[in-house]
Amino acid sequence: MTELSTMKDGVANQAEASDRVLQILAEAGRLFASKGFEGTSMRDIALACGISKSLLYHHFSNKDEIYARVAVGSTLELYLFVRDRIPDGPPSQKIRAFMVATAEYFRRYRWAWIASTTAFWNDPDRSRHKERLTRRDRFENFLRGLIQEAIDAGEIRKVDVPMTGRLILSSLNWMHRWYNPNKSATPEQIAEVFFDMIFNGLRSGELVALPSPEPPKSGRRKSR
Amino acid sequence: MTELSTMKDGVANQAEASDRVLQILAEAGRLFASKGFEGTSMRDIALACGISKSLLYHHFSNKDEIYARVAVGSTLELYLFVRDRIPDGPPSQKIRAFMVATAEYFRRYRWAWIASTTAFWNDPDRSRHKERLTRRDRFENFLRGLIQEAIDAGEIRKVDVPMTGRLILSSLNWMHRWYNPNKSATPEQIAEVFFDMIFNGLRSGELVALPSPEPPKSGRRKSR
DNA sequence: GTTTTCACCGACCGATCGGTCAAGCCCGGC
DNA sequence: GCCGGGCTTGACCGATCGGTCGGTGAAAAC
Repeated sequence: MTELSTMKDGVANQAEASDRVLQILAEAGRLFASKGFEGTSMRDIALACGISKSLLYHHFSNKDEIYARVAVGSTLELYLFVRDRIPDGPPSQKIRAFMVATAEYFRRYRWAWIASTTAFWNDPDRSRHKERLTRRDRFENFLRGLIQEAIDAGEIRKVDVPMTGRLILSSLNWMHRWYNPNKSATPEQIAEVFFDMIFNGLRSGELVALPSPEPPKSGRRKSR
Repeated sequence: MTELSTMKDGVANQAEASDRVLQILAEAGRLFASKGFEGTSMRDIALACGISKSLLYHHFSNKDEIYARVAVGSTLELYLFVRDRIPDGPPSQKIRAFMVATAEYFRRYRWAWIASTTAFWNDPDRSRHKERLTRRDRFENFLRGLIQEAIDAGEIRKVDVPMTGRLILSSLNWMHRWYNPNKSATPEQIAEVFFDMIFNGLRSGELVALPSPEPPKSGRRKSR
């Protein structure tokens, strides 16, 4: 099993890569993340690395390959990374561990993560990302499995499983838009807070047993 | 007060604009949303509109202005749009209305919304978006005010207000990444579901504290 | 009837894009 | 000595970028 062996400078899973290649991947990831795929030129990457543009083509066949290495490196092992951090125990705690582990992955490979998640959606040629999509589905299905498990165990109420998964992933995936590594808490701590809010709810303690998924008063709707 | 008067083809707040300008804004918004700002050329926009590239420069001074009109149109009135849909009543219901109204705005101006939220983050020159940032802050502060109100009213527990706001906005802002207008429920319905999950929590209903006459269900009891 | 205005277009500009190529540079093995 | 091969380079390519220009034709204004 792949052991997530070589992780350096935030570039994951680039086992047999030379230092120069790792440098290129790190700089390219940072640039893709901040300026987007189309907004980043090969000259930008070369300049950031302090090398000539030609050298990029010595190590990579084209721009797409650089992006692919960056993106694949960031999502390749996310599923394995998270799965290996799910402890035995109550399903709700597995969900909590899922969120914390995902946040940890985000913290470690932040630039590559952002690059792959942002560039992907602006790319009209989605077929290029098929492998990435497959992994993403596996990751999301894994979470849905945990949620179903928690429902079956009676730990959480009978909510819509895909929607619950989307809510949880939203809280994690949107982090890169506001997370400031200098100011905020760690991503892991943030994930803990979000888990608490989603699992226990915001409502103050007096809760009655309420199996109905509907909000209390559906009335009042100001039309204008 | 601005009345959100002219909204056509999903292009908001373009009052005195001609049909052609509205067409350009609509097509540009759609293209920016799907291919990003850098990935969309002026030729692309002209082709999508069935006009010459020169005509774009007759109606707009440059590419940035087209983007600005698209982005400003989508966020200009978000705050007012949502504020006007907050009913009187319990603060928790105000938060619910906030989420539903934001979702409605997303549904109406989907392309412009996506274009402005995605292109913005890939733009190294953030100063261009200062006005947009100001509005975004006002919008977020408005939500935080509602949350604080709900805490003061005892409706929700003493959570971290900024973090709670981020969780709520995450659930709404991430929607454009997975929402499929042909398959899923309406954004408003999704917002209702998310509100229910966040407000009531996922945990199956057990009494916590409070002098409730009901006998606690035997068995499983989780602290926290 | 003439002039002004305005939506609109094709041709074109310099700059930059992704990508190529032939030729060094450097260094260990002979 | 000098020879090969991996790392590195600058000059260069065709295509496309955002943007400009002079002009056209028809309606509005005079």
